[in-house]
Amino acid sequence: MSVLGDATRRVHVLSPRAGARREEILEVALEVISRKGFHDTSIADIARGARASPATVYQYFHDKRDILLALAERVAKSVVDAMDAWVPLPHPPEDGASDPRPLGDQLHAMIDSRIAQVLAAIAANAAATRLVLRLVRGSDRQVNDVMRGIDTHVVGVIARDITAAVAHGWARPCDAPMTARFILGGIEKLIIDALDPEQPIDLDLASVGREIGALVFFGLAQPELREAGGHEPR
Amino acid sequence: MSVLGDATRRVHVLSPRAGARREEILEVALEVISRKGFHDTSIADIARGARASPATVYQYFHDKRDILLALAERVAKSVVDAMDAWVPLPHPPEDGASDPRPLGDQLHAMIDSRIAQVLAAIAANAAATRLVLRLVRGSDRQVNDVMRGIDTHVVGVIARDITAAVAHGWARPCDAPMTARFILGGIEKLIIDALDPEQPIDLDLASVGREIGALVFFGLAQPELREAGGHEPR
Amino acid sequence: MSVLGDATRRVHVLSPRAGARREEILEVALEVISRKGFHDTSIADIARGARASPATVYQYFHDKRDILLALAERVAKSVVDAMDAWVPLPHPPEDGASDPRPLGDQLHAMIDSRIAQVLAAIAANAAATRLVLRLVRGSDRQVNDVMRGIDTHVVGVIARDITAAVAHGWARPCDAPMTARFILGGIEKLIIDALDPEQPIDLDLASVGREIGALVFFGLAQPELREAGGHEPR
Amino acid sequence: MSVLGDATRRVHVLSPRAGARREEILEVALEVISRKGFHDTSIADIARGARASPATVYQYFHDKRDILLALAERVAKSVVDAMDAWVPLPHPPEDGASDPRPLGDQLHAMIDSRIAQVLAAIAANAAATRLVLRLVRGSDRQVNDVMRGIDTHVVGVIARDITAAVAHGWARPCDAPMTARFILGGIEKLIIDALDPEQPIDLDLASVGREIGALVFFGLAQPELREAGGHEPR
DNA sequence: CATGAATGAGCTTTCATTCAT
DNA sequence: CATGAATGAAAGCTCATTCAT
Repeated sequence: MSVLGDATRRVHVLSPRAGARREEILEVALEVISRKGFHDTSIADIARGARASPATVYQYFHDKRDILLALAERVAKSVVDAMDAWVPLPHPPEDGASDPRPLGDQLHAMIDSRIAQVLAAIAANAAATRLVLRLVRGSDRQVNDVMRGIDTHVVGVIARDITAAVAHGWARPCDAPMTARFILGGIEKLIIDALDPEQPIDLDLASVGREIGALVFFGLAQPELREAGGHEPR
Repeated sequence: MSVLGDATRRVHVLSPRAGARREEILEVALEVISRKGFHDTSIADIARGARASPATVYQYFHDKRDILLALAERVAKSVVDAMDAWVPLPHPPEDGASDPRPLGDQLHAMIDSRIAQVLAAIAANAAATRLVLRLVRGSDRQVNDVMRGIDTHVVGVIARDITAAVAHGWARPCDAPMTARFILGGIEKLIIDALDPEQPIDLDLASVGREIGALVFFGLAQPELREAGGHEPR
Repeated sequence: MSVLGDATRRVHVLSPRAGARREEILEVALEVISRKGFHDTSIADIARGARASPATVYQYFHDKRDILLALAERVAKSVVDAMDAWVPLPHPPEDGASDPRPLGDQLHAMIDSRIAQVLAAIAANAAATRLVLRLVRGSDRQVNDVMRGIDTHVVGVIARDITAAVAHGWARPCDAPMTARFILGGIEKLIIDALDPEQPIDLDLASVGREIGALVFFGLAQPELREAGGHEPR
Repeated sequence: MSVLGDATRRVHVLSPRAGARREEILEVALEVISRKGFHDTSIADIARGARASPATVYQYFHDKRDILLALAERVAKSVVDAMDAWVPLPHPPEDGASDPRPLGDQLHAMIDSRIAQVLAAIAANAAATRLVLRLVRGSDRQVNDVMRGIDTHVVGVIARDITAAVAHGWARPCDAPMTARFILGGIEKLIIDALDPEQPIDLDLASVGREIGALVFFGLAQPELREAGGHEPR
C-alpha cells in the first residue's frame, strides 16, 4: 500500500560516508536525467557529474534502472511527506459565525492557499518535478508503479478534501476522485509550461493560484457560499 | 505560425505508390512507438512490422528522428483538423430568448458536448493520443515544437470559446488562456489514466463529460446563469 | 535423443552466401577458442580472424555462447558421422574357419584397426579435438549436454562392439559400458598429450595403436583366442 | 624436477596466524573454483566465502592467477604424497611359492588394490579432483606445468610398477609409460563421470576396481599367470 | 525501388587490482 | 593486518545507418 518500494534491496547497510556519496550521485542523476531524459543520459554522464568513474556509480547502484528507481522513490517520499504535512488543514472554518459570507470567503481562501502551496512546493523542486513529468508512463514497470503511487496519493488527499467539503455542505455533490484528478491534471499542465526551458513563461504563481482557485471554488461550492466567495481571496 | 513543419524536407516527391508505402510505415511506427516508446523501438521493429527491411525504411525517412517528426506532424494535422471542425459551434445560443434559465442550460449543455467531443475524438485515436502523451517534453527540439504547436492550438480554441463567453456576459471575467490550459490539462490527465494499459479503468466517457462539464460550467458561468444550469445537462 | 541440439533456433534460413560466412566465422572461432580457451577468446579476436567487425559476428550468432554451442554441435555431428561410418565393421570374422588361431589374430587386428581409425580421425581434426577436450565439464549447461552426447554416443558404439564380442564368445563377460568408457578415456589421455603444444611428443600413431590394441585384446579376449593373438597384429 | 613450483614467490614469510588465514582462503577458493570454474569465480566470491574483503585476499596472494597456482601446487603436493605412500607396495609377491596360480591371483589382487586405492583417494578429495579435471590444459603456462607435473609423476609411478612387473616376468613386454598413461586416462574418465553433478551415476567403486583390474590384469599378465587370475580377486 | 550485409560508435556492465585509512 | 572505496581496462552487445547489388 505504501507508495515507496521497500529499500531492503540495497546490498548492505551503507556507511555514513557511502550514504552521502550515494546521495550525491542521486543528486547529479536527478539533475541530468530531468534535463536530458533517461535514455539520453549515460552512466558516464552521471559519473562525470559526480566526479567519479562509471565503475564507482555501480558500487552504489545495481543497474542504470536502479538509479531511476531510487530517484522515483526519493521523489515519491518527498511528495508524500509534503502532502501529509498539509493534510490537517481542512478544519471546519469558523463554525461559530452565522454569516455565510465569511464562510464562502474562508473556503475560497483555503482553496487558494492549497493551490498556492502545491505550486510553491513544485517550484522549489523544479528538477524533481520535471523528472516526474517526463517519467509519466515510461516503459519501466517498477518505476511506473512508483509514479502511479505518487499520483494516487496526491489524488487521494485532494479527493478527501473534496469529500469533506461535500459532507460539510460546502460543496455540491460530485465524483470526488475524478474531480481531484482533473484538478491535479490542470495544475500539472500549467507547471509543465512554466518549467519548459524553451519558452519560459514567467508564471506568476500568485495569479495562477487566484485563477485556478476561483475556478475550483465556483465550480464546486454550494450556491449559498458562492456569492460571497468572489471577493478578495487570499 | 503553422503547427505543421514544412514538408519540403521530404527527400523527393513521392510517387503515389511510394506515398502509400510511407503511410504504411508511419502507421506501423505509430502503433509500435506509442506502445513501446521511441527509444525502445528500433528501426528493425518498424521495418518488421511493415514487412520491409530497415534499409527500405531509410528510403522514406531520413532519420529515425524523422519518423517521429513525421508522426508528430501527422498527429498535429489530425488534431488541428478535428479542432477546426468544431470551432464554428459556439454561436450565441438562442439570442431571441429572454429567459435566462434556458440560456444557462444551453451553455451547460454546450460545454458538456464540447468535452464529450474531445473525449470521443481521443478515444477514437488511442494510439495517437498515447504517442502524444508519451512525447510530452521529449528531448528533441523539433518534435517538441510540434507538440507545443498542438497544445497551443487546442488551448487557443478553448480560450477563444471562453473569451467569447465572457464577452457575451455568460462567463465571469478570467484569464482565458490559463483557464483553457488548466481545463485541457485536467482532461488529459483523465485520459492518461483511461489509456493506462496496466490499470484499464473503464472510463465512462458520458459520466466524465458530465462531471467535468459541471465543474467548468459552475466554475465559469456568471451567477445569474448558474442557478439554472444544474439540471439535466445534455 | 539426438546428440545434436535442434538447429531451428537459427533466426532465418540463411542464404548460401550468409551460410558460407557463418561457416567461415565458425572456422576461425574453432581455431582461436581451441587454442586460447573460450573465456580468453573475445568476440573481437574472432572477428579479427574473420576480417570482420564484432558487430558482424553478431549477425550470425546471437551470443558468444551461441558460437560455442554451434561449434560443439558441429563437432558432435562430425563425430557421430564418423562413428556411424565404422559401425558396420564387426561382422563375425571368418565363420567357416575352424582354426582358432586366425580368429584370435583377426580379432586382434580388428581391434587395432578400430583404434587406429579413431586416432587417425582425431589427428585429422586436431583443433576440434582440442576444443572438445578443453570443453569437458565446462560451465555451460547446453554445451555440456552436447559434449555428454558425444561421449555417450562414442561409448555406446564401443560398448556395442564389446557386447557383440562377448555374445560371439570371443570376449570374456564384462561390464561393457564401463569398459568402453575406460578404453575411450585411455585413448583420450594419449591424445591430449599428443596435442599438447608445449611438449609435442611426436606420437607414433601406429605404435600407439599396437600397444593399446594389445592391451585391449589381451584384456578382453577369451583364453582360447589369446594365445593366438600375440603375433603380427595389423 | 620437482612437481611443485618453488615457494619463494610468497611475498613475505607468513606468521602462523597468517598462514592459517591463507590456508583458509585456499580452502574456499578450492571449493568455489572447482564448482564454478576459474573464470566464473571472482575474487569477491572467494573473499565472501572466507568472510574477508577482496583487498585482504590480495595480502596473501599476488594475483588471481597466484591463487590458482597455489591451489594447483597444493593439490600436486597431496597427490605426490599419496603416490609416494603406496609406491613401496610392489614387493615381489611370495617368492618362495612355486605354484604359479597363487602368483597370478596375487598379482591380480595387487592390481585391484592399487586401483581401489586410487579411486578411494580421489573419492575422498572430490573438490581437488574436480579442480584438476577442469584445469586440464588450461591457458596458464605455469599452472599447466604443475598439472603436467602431477600427471608425469602419477604416470611414472604406474609405469615403474609395470616395468617392474615386466622385469619379474609377470607382465608381457610393453611400452610401460604409454600403457600407464592409458590406464590413468581410463580411470580419470570414469571418475569424471562419477563426479558429474548433473548425472550423478552412483559409481560403485568396488565394481569399478574389479572391472578395470581384470582388464589390466588380463591385458598385461604373461600367459602362464593369466589362467589363474580370473578368480576371486581381492 | 528493395535489401542483405556490414559496421562505427557507443553503451552498460564487470572485475581484478590498488591505496589511504 | 584489514578494508571500504575507487577505478582502469576491457568485454559483450545493440543499433542507426550506409552501400553495393
